[in-house]
Amino acid sequence: MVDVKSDVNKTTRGIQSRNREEVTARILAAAEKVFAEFGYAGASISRIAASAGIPKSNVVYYFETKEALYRRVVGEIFDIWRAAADSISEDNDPIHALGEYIDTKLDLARTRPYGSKVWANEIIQRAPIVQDYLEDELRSWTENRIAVIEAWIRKGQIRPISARHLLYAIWATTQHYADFTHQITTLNDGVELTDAQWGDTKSAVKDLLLCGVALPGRNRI
Amino acid sequence: MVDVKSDVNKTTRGIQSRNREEVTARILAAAEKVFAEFGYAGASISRIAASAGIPKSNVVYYFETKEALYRRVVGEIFDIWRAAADSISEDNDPIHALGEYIDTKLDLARTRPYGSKVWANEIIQRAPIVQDYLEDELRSWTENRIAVIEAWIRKGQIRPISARHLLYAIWATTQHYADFTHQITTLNDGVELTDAQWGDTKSAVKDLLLCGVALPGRNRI
DNA sequence: TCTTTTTCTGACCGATCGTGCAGAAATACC
DNA sequence: GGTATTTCTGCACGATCGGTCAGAAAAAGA
Repeated sequence: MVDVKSDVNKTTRGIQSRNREEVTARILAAAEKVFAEFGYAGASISRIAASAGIPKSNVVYYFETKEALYRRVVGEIFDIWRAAADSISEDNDPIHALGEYIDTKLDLARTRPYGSKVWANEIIQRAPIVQDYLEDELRSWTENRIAVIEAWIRKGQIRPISARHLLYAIWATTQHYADFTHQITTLNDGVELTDAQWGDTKSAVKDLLLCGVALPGRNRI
Repeated sequence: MVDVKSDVNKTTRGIQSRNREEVTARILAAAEKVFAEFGYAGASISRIAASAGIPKSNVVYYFETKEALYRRVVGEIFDIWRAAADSISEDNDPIHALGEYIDTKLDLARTRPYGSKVWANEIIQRAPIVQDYLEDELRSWTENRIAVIEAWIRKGQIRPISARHLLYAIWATTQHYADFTHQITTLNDGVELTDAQWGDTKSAVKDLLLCGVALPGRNRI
């Protein structure tokens, strides 16, 4: 993903390369938003360009095709989500690790809602563009996380729940607060959730989901 | 929604009216599928028509505009979901009622996945077409269900969880199995869930979600 | 300074979109 | 039978789409 030809770079990087990164980042941010709000088919290159404040041809210059730009957007959120699950490791305390994972994913739901929506749209439409991500990376990544949870179960650290469905439930609930933001806002009298309400959300989601995970008799989460 | 001019209908209904209903139903079914798979912008009338096996002009004849057809599709799934929550009533046993609600919504996730996807797409894109549904019907409907759950809490029948976030969690998890079918199938080695796996899903979702609802010391769900 | 490379942009192409419309075909009514 | 109404369909329209391309503008390299 990173530029390769930065061999003789001392301190200066040149006006061109700096501006290239700036423009590229602005296009990616605009594309993430427009793809989320209009779907792949409804997001026209000219609308993305207008949102980024540059001519349509310039977007094509940097990303060649609409599909290539789209893949970059989807890849970004995929990488971010993957990193968010670093806490799910066999050596960590299960309840604490899962709680951290839920917290991080809810933070991402608030800070990067557009990326989540793009992913949701892509999966709903049966991943016509990024099916290789699912088969090459998501599948093995998921199996690894399931193995960790099942190790916790074997060691008697959590209740013997279905690791796979627990993962799905965490994904579903956390991403719901990103993908269905508009519905949640409407049901909140049309105003966005406050900091305090996001705090309540974190507590409520962890309380609901982790109660079924923790061993009976343990302290509340 | 129902035809009004059926005044002198004895037994026969005429070839025209019967065929009108048949064609209308076939268009609606095709539209639900195409809107789900391509999004509102990506779903062209000609594709819907081809999927229904009739000319494009005939679709326009029955539904006037693409937007009107879309509203009919969204309205159908909205009504179905609303009826699925009939069990959430103050007189019913909470755990049993919520379990029934989860079961019914998971059944709908399996039998009507396209409708769920259309709804998800619409909300992700901030309800440009059906915002009035959200404000006029969904809002009051949701408040009523929250009131029932809070009544259960006041009577000491369930733990004092957040009724609103419990509802959101149920929506998120159940609809996840419809909207993200393709991801779940890919993670299931590319084959659709079997009857047994759907049964496991129901048990796992109810186990995870209702454990946080049931009073401590109660029997397992 | 002059050349080369990178960056940027407007004009344009063929395809597809939603929709309007005239008229054919089928059915209903008397 | 004939007339009226409903149902159906091919065609045409303006608009917008993704993408190409020639060439201007800017920066880099010498």
